[in-house]
Amino acid sequence: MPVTLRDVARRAGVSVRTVSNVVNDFPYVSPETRAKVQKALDELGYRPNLVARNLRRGRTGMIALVVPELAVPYFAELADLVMAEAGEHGYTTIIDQTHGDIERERQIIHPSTRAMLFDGLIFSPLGMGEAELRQRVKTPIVLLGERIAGGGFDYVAFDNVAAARRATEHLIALGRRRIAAIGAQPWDHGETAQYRTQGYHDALVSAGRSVEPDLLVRTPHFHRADGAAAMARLLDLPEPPDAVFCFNDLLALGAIRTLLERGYRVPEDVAVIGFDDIEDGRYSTPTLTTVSPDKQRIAAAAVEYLLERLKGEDKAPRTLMVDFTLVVRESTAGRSRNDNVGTGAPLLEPTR
Amino acid sequence: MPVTLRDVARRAGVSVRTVSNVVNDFPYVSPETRAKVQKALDELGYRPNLVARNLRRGRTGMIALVVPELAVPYFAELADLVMAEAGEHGYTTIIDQTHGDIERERQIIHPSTRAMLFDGLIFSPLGMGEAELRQRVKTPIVLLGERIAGGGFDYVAFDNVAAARRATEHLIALGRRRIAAIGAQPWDHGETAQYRTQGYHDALVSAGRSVEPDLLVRTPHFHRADGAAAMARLLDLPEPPDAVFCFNDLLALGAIRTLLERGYRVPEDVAVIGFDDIEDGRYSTPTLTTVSPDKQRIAAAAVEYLLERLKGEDKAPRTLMVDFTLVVRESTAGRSRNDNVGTGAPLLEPTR
DNA sequence: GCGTATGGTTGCATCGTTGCAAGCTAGTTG
DNA sequence: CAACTAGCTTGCAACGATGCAACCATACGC
Repeated sequence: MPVTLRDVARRAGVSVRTVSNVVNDFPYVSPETRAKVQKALDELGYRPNLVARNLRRGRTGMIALVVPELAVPYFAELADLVMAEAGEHGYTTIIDQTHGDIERERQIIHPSTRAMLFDGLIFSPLGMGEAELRQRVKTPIVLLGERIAGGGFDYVAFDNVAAARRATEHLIALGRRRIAAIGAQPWDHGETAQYRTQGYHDALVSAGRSVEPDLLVRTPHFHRADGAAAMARLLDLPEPPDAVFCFNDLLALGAIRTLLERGYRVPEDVAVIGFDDIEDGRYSTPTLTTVSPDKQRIAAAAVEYLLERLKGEDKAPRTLMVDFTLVVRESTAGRSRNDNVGTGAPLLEPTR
Repeated sequence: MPVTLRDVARRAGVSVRTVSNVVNDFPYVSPETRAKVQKALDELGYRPNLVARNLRRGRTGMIALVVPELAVPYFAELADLVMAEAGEHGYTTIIDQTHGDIERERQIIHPSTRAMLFDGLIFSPLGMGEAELRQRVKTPIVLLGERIAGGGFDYVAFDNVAAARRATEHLIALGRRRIAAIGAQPWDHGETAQYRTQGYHDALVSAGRSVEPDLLVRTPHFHRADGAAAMARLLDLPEPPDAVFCFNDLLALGAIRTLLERGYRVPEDVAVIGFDDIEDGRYSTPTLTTVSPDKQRIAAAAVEYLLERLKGEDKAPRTLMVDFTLVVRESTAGRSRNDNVGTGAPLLEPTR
């Protein structure tokens, strides 16, 4: 049923090879032949069979983007950007979700099933260590947004410790005394939480503050529900915090919900800062102060690095540290200082 | 470099075909041979080349899910569900975004490029009419969440008119006098907005209300920014509304932002209802009353219908109308009536 | 006029897999 | 004991495209 090169060749009265030459813009084809073949192509409505082409060429033209969860806005926004970027270079992106499950991560990485379907991998790892990754993965790979120091792979990341530190310092600068953090996690849930915890810790220590274990709350995930629950626990302390650094925006939005629900004012009673700069935070009430990584740059660099590897360039592994920005909004600065709410425009915009 | 059937065959001392038989669990293979081959398979770490297999079998094992925008939570959540469902049946899902651009829709549908890569299509059309679709698309296709009446394709939808009507009636039942609607769109932006407009209209007329053109606001997209801007326009009217039906949750969240920013209370001064039941609305302040379609069912049915078509079953086109629910939360009911905030649990749960 | 460069076209093999149908062996049946 | 069956294994062709290298003209230089 589908039209093949052979069909076109027969119709145009030339060889299969010549039709292929026309389709692929091979230079040495006479104008007449080209016209004749083109006519046949159009009349029959020929479309190349990409599967066959891929088999012959030994590549698939597809890359995989592996993220924890698409329903988390940060990753949806990132996926959007990566797909656009890859598309510009003629690549199709397949998205895979791990749902934070290490077993699922292993499964996706494992070249057993569809892993053979793509030429390369952009991976936002949660649980899997670098050593294991190196051992298992055979296709080129770029790691996203996690590590501080690079290893055997290309990394596109930002300095999580510095960013977390910057966020905490912002709360200190506001004069807050009891600064909590929400989102700590055990090591096997990924390194992101570790680094953010460390940045939080560093900032407090540098400011000569004590670090209270009670004020550092672990959460199973980074969802709104986790933030809400964690905040409830903090408020039940004998001495609740007056500021909270949440390890992502969803946690922060959940925390704010709990605060408002219990009659606390944000930021007057408790200031809240998030991480990721998702769109929600620009329209929530109060709008959300947050650390904003340069997502566009992350996506572009990740695709660029990967495609270079796919071309076979054998450079040493690179690490790109992307910029981040502190975007101050109502959840720490309050209404009074903010006239352009809802626009997402930052009021103060320091840091790097 | 990769291990092929031939490599395994050589090592096991059998024919290529026999190895293939083992890999595919062909019944007539002697236990000894099977063991011998399996050993070679394991030792060499054979992984089937899916591209070659697909070429031979004449299918790709991939389906495409075409949505307007992944960064819109509703579609991210839906994509999540569709991918999971398709995965269960051994299919890989490729997500494509149209960004509301009809040209882009055409391009994706067009079998020129990667359209040949997948066996079928789940399509949430915005601008493209059914006639055009029928003409262009050759692979099996299931349409999502749009039309009220089916045509030549399988549809999985819910009754947009009825749902919009139900939402509007809720506002009427609350005793609101001036009920606005945000999200109307010209026809070429898709039919969803038309049907929701109609439901809104029907409800007002049935209640003996007049329909004021000023209270129906058009928006270019369905984003938070559009909702915020539209709400601002409504508030600038000589007689602002006391209730707003937004055609999706993002619009509603944007509208609420504007209301609160201007000092209105929600729902006391203005009640707001949305559409889609995205997670944001469960944690916003106030939490968002919304029409909740059964997304899980939509995803499951869409995949099921598509796979049946792929199996070659030649049934008449079907239309499945999925249930929807009105989830009443604070943005219309207020705090007083709501004790289980943040849980997403509906207070009142009528309708179908 | 002969060797050679150049442009234009082609046949053949191949990518890794599976469909088809035949071949082989051993066991069953009349 | 011949004929057949069932179980097991295999070679060949094909899916639809492209890499390779040969091939045929024509035109050019000497």
